This record gives sequence, C-alpha cells and structure tokens, in this order.
Amino acid sequence: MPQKNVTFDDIAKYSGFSKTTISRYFNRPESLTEEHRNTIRKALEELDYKENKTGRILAKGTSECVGILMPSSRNFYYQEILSEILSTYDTYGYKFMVFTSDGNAETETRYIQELLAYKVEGLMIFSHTLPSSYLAKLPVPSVGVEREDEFISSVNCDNYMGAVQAVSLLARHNCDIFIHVNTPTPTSTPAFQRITGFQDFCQEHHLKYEVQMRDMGARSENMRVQLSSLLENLERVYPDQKIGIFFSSDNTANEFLKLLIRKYHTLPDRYRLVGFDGSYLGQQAVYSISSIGQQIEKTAHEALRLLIHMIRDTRETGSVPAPVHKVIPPVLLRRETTELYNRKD
Amino acid sequence: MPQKNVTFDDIAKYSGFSKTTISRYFNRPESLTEEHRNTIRKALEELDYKENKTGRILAKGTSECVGILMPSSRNFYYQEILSEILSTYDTYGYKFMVFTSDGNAETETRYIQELLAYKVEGLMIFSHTLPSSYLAKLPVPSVGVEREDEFISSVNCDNYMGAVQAVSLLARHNCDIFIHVNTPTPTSTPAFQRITGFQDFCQEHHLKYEVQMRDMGARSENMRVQLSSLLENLERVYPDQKIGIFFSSDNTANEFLKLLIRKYHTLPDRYRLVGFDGSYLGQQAVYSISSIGQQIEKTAHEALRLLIHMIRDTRETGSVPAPVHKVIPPVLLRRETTELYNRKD
DNA sequence: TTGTACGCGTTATCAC
DNA sequence: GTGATAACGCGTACAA
Repeated sequence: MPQKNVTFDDIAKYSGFSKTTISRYFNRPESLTEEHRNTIRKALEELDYKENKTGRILAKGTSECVGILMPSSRNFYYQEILSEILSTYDTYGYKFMVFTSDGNAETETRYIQELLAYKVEGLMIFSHTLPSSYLAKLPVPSVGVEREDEFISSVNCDNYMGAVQAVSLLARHNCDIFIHVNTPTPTSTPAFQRITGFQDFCQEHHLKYEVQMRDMGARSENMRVQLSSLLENLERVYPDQKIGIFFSSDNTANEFLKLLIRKYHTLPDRYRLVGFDGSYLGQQAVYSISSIGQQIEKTAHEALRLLIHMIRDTRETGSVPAPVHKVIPPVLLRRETTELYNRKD
Repeated sequence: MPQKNVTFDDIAKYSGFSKTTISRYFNRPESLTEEHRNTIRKALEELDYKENKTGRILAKGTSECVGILMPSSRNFYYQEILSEILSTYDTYGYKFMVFTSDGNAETETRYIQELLAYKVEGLMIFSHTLPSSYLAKLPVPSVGVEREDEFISSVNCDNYMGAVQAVSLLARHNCDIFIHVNTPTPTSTPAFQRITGFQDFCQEHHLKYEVQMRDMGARSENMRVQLSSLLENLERVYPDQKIGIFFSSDNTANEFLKLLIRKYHTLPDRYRLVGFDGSYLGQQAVYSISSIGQQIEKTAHEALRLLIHMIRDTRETGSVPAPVHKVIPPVLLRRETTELYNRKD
C-alpha cells in the first residue's frame, strides 16, 4: 500500500490549527506569530510533510514551469543553450518541461497543447517550425530565440553586426577575396542578417566577394561533400590568392578546416576562417576557430528574464503583453584560424 | 480578463450529459455509443475545450512525467543522451522535467524533492552525486545510467567488454606498448570497469601496459596540459615504439589527437588511438576517432522502457520493485585513428 | 449506458 | 491572527 500522503489537513489537526493557517504558514508566514510558526514547523517535520504542487497549480494556476521547444538538431548551439537555460533554475526558480521536434508543424502544435495542458506559464521557442503569428495567439507568453519573431518577444544576437565584425576581421588580414558560406535561410529569420551584413560591408568597402549558399542537409557526410566541392572551386578560381571565409556556423567552419588540414597538413597561410556562434566545438578544433560569439549564457538569462517579466505582466493585466525584442551584442573571438600567422598585431 | 476555462462541466451541460460521461469519453470511449461520442466530439470542438492535466494528476496521481537529473557537464555524452531521451516522447508519451546540477548533494536532494512535488512518476538519474541507497528510498522508481547502481535499477554499457574490445583492437595492430588514459574514477561506477578490462586483457596476453590516471579537471586547458605532459613522457620513455592508447572518452582522445596533429601535421603511423562513447565529436575530429560506441539511442530507449516498466509495477504492487540492471553491448567503431594506415585488412 | 456524490491538495473569500 | 467554506478540473465508487 502506498501510505497516504500527509496533507495540510493532517498538519492542521496535528498542530491544532485549520488548514488555512497551514497554507498561510507557507504563503504569508509573517501573518503568524513566531510561536505558532514554530508549532507548525515542528508538526511538518514530525509528520514528514512532502509538498504537493498539484493542488496549488489547480487552485492558483501557477505551475512555476516553463515549456521549451527545441529542434532535435545536432547543432551544438542548441545543446549548449539548453544546458544554460536549464541551469538558470537556481537563479529564477522556474522548472522546465522540454520537448524536441524534427520540424513537423502538426507535431509541434500537439507538443504545445500538451505543455499548455500542464499549465506552463510561458514558452521558450527555439524551433523554427511554427510562425510567430500562431504563437502570439496562445494564452501564455512566448519568447523566441534566434528565430522569426514578428509577433512574439525574442532574444537574438545582433546577427548583422556579427557578420560585419567577421568580415572586417578578415579585411584587416588583407584577404583578396571574401567568401560567405551559408545554408538556404528564410529572410525572416535573424540569421539571414548574417548574409546582409556580409554583403553590405563588402560593397561599402569595395571588396571582392561571393556568397555561397549550399544546402548542407542534416547529415555531416553531405556537408563534407558540399565543402569539398567548394574548396576545389575556390582553389581553381582563386589560385594563390588570400581567401577569407566567413561561415554561418562553427560547425561548418570546423568541417572546412578539417578538409584543409587533411590536404595541407596545416592551416595554410592564405586561408583565414571565421565561424559563427562561438560554441565549445570551436575551441575543440585542431586550430581553434575564430568566431562571432553569441554569448550563450547571457542569451539564456536574458531570454528567461524576459519571459518571466511577460508572465508577470500577463498575470497582472490578464493578457499577453506586446512583444519585446532584445538584442545581445556578439563578441568577436580572435582565435587561431585568423591569428595563427599574425602573432604580433 | 482571462476568460474562464472550458471544463468537463461545461461540455456536459452543452451536450446534455453529465461530466462523468465526458470523462469516460476520454478514458473509456468504447463504453459510449458511436452517436453519443459524436455529440460530445462536436461539443468539445464548438466550445474549444482545452485539456487540463492538473485535475487528472490530482485525482489519479499519474502525471505522465519523468524527472531527469543531469550533471551540468560539458561532456558531449550527456548532451547527446539527453537529446535521445527527450525524443522518446513520441514513442512512450512520457514528458520530461529536467534539472542539471553541478554535483552538490544538498542541491540535488532539493531538486528531487521538487520533482516529487510535481508528482513525477519516475526518475532518470545521470548525475553521480547521490548514492543509490538514497534514491532507492524514494517513493518513485529510479533508473541510473552509467553511474553507481547498487540499490537502484540501471542501464549501463558493458564497460568491461568495451575496454577489452578497445585493447584487442590495439593489439591486432601490433602495438609495442599499451596505455590506458583515465581520470580518477570511483570503483563503484560502471566506468571503472574500463580500467579493469584493460588491465585484465593486457595481463592475460602478456602485453606491456601502463595505466595513466590523470585528473583532467573541468576546464579543457587543464586537460591539454595533462595530455601534453603525457605525450612528452611517452616520447621520452618509448622512442620509436608503436604506441596504442585507449582513452576513457572520445573527448580526451580528440584532445590528444590535436596535440599529435599540431606536432606532426598528421597522425603518425606509430600511434593508434581508441576512445570511448562513440559520440558525435569523434566523427567531427580531423581524423575520425576509433571508439567504443555506447549505443546512445538504444541506451536511452532501454532506460525509458525499464523505468516505465517499474512505474507500472509500482502502481500495481504499491511499492518500488527490486532493482534490475540492463547491460547494453558496446559497438567497436573502427575509424581512422586506428585504420588510417591499414586500408587492406 | 449514464448520473450522483465525493475525493484529490491547495488557495481565496469572507467572516470572526 | 484565525477558521469555515467554497472553489480549481477531473476520476471513480456506487447507484440507477
């Protein structure tokens, strides 16, 4: 037999109060006398009371829980930011119920309904599948991270400035030709600004540039094939020139670096590489990868603070507040794939 | 104003039934006539009913939720297996509330109490902090993964066999000296068997071996320092000999590989490396890392199946069943760090 | 096959 | 400062 749970009623009887008082002991302890608080504290210990949040959620409607929707991608960025989000519990006290999805809209809709059924107080959306117009209509506030965010709040890296920083670093290294490698990206996502930033800078400074859009697919073999062909191409078209390449992720940059190392047994002087996201992977590469750091920890905290703020607003006003867009400045990480041959500087 | 939620009562009135019938519509639909089911279905749609799990949890005590306790480690293994666990939702329907911890026992105890307060039906423990004797006393079943598991159920890789496979692969390559690199590991954890397996095999086959226990710490700089000194050491003590090294993780193997590549601009023929875990990182290395694959996806599924089984047992018998220990066979992954110079084979 | 009445654990309202 | 009592949304004997 699972022995019956100890409830407020039991504590009340045991300590000679009513269960209202027990509730107040937890929620507004200052409204009890010191003495009575002690009596109750003792009763709780002696009966070995265990909190049950379910009753509270039902009565008050506040679960202290946030729903997270992640793409089930292999990209290290997502795994890292999820870790950071989870570790904010100590700071903000919100618990997390997490779903991952492969990008099917109907499935994600079901996941969200499920989260709402558990009375999560807000949603943190990393997945790109559902449009913000849909998310905006939900009864709880949503914060999107690095995704389309027209109708919901969001926390994004300043992708445009990040791209500008990346190219200008390459420019300072006097490259002859500037390449940007990216995957097909909807114009509505923040990441699209990486392309715009790159192009604008090159045009303004009259740099010779090329944008290489390549579908890397989900599997890394495909990525390797794409990058191999890119490498061949570059060596054919720009022999002996100094090539600066700005990749849309550290993942891609790393894969390209591998190709170079396998071919030349080192990072050749005529290549300068910059990635994007500043993930742990970039430090793990044979030659550490210069990158545009997205300040993942800061992003996680800002996203949560924003969401909590909206949750409060929603509770107070009765409806989800207007979207707020936070921008996190990117950090230029000068590492070996640009600095290896420039130890002076 | 947040408009009042639509409840079973509303549906009942609207469709002319009692709320018991509505409840049955969801829980035992076959007990209603086709016709009545249709009436109710229509009512649900027209009133735009949204499920609320809280009532059900309170009434029935089944939250369909599992609590997860992860170390907040940078090790890719944990991030990967967490992804796999989360993606089992489609298969088993259990939702996940996730906590990460830095290894403080008092903190983890609080996390677990919190999880229990939400009425999670079971616990999946990856963290090594709390002893299984503590976990075994909780009112819900726990499954440990790759951790000390004397008093709780567990799913582990066959670490001993994995180690044996690793060394025997190195032995087939006719190495002169066999090194095992590990970090200080409690004898009670499954991972300790990697050391035992290595030693036993070497002794049985009269191989010359060495176990290098080195504290790599949490930060990768420290790891690099440790491995650099190891490399120097090896080159001094075993000049011109063929060295086979079995690392306790792909992470460590990768770091060592980087040192070799930076020094020799390639993987020298006289080195053979094997890692452990078969994580994605191993494929991402410049020369893909031979490894003992832990079958992460399978481990995740087995862990969940085991936990669900125990949850059922607990419900039926009223107490947590006796521990069950599942062992997942490791898979030998022959990749470039052993096979680069043996294309025939 | 369907309905009544009560329980699940906590909070809110309003009296005292 | 404290206590009845009625929610909160759903499940389930038991009765019909």
